[in-house]
Amino acid sequence: MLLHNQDKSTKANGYMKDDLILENIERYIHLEKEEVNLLYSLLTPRVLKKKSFLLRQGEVCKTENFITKGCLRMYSIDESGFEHIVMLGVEGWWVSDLFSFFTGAASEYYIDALEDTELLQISKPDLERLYEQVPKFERFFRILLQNAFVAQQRRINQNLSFTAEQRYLDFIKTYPQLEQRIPQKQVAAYLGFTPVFLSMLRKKLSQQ
Amino acid sequence: MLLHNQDKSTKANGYMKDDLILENIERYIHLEKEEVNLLYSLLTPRVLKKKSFLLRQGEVCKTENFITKGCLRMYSIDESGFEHIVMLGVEGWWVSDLFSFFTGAASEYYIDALEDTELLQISKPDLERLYEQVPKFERFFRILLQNAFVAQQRRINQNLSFTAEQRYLDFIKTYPQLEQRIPQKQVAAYLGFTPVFLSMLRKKLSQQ
DNA sequence: CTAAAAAATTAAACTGGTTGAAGAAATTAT
DNA sequence: ATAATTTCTTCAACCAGTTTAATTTTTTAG
Repeated sequence: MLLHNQDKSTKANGYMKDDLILENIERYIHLEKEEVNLLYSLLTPRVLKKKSFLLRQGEVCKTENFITKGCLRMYSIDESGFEHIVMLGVEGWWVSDLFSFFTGAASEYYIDALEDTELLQISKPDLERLYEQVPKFERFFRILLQNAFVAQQRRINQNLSFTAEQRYLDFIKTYPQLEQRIPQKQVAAYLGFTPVFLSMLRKKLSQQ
Repeated sequence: MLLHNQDKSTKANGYMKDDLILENIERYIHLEKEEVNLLYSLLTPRVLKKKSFLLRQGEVCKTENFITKGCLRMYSIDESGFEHIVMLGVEGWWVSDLFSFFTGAASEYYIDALEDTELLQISKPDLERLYEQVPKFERFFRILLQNAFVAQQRRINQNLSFTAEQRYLDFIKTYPQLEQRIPQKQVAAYLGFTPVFLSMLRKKLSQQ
């Protein structure tokens, strides 16, 4: 589901937030001081108010986005106007439409904020500069993609082999904090059934 | 769905098969002669008879597998004994359980051959050796994973927002050759409904 | 603090896709 | 070729999850 393991995202001194991205990167590759400086010089901070859009269908996704605070969803809207969440992310996760980002094609998706959110953004030219100057970052993003790929594969398998009830139970077990933070209708839009059905499910589960 | 774009996979002289992997790699990175030799020295050819297994649930996936001929499926078996296909691959595609491969954990999946199949395999230590000696391969596999990630995301979105009929129509449009090669029940196991329902669907579609 | 909007609940009718069972067709093995 | 096995089709009963709509609860904005 998400692009990265979640993590304690605050610290007594309040500085942690800035270090979150570094902490995540340094799990997989070691960076020298100048490399860190280069990285920071290529990242642009951005604040996104709840309900505002980072990307709309038809636009090109110009950045990869690392969440330092808050929560984003990437979703599509079907023929009947229903929303389906393809990707959810909180602090420590990368969210963007990689297809649009890499090919320059118009996106099929919307990305908006479910909470007031803070991001670090990197553009495609800057990312390519980063790959050239510090090839280790190829490794980092390869590993990130590996993890994301595996997480998606797990979701595909569960969508194929689990009932709605099993998927919901797995969701609250796997992402207990997230279930508290986002509205139920978003959980339903992620799991692939209606909010009405989720409400019935919860009632049934609370009874026995 | 699949790890790579399909491609003309045969050639008059019959030599093409050996070059298929090189052709695919050189779409994204350029290799010197010695680098090609190193690559080939780390790849092990393997032949797999139809219906035989490359991986079983509970085993560790020891190799990444590039298909030079034939067709593989990776699938799970649910509580009720039904098979669900998480991944399909033909010539030119990589198929393996990346989670098990990278973490060394027992796999939840089976991989077997839907046709007599020929592979090129690389083990984890050899892949790491390759990354060390030719860092460009980090780039190649990052790009491969990007494409695979995007393809999976598309599948997730379609599973959420399309009806069974729409998914089937998209499948035969996107993978027309594959629909001819594999039994209908495998198509159903990939799309997420029963063979009986697929049969009904096809009848209905052929009538109007 | 209050009004308005959004989200959640409930219930009943409904439908897309499943189940089980039986026969026909195609594929595989000898 | 022939038998055995696997796959595909057909049909009818069935069920997991949807739909619509009305009511309540929670959240948001001023």
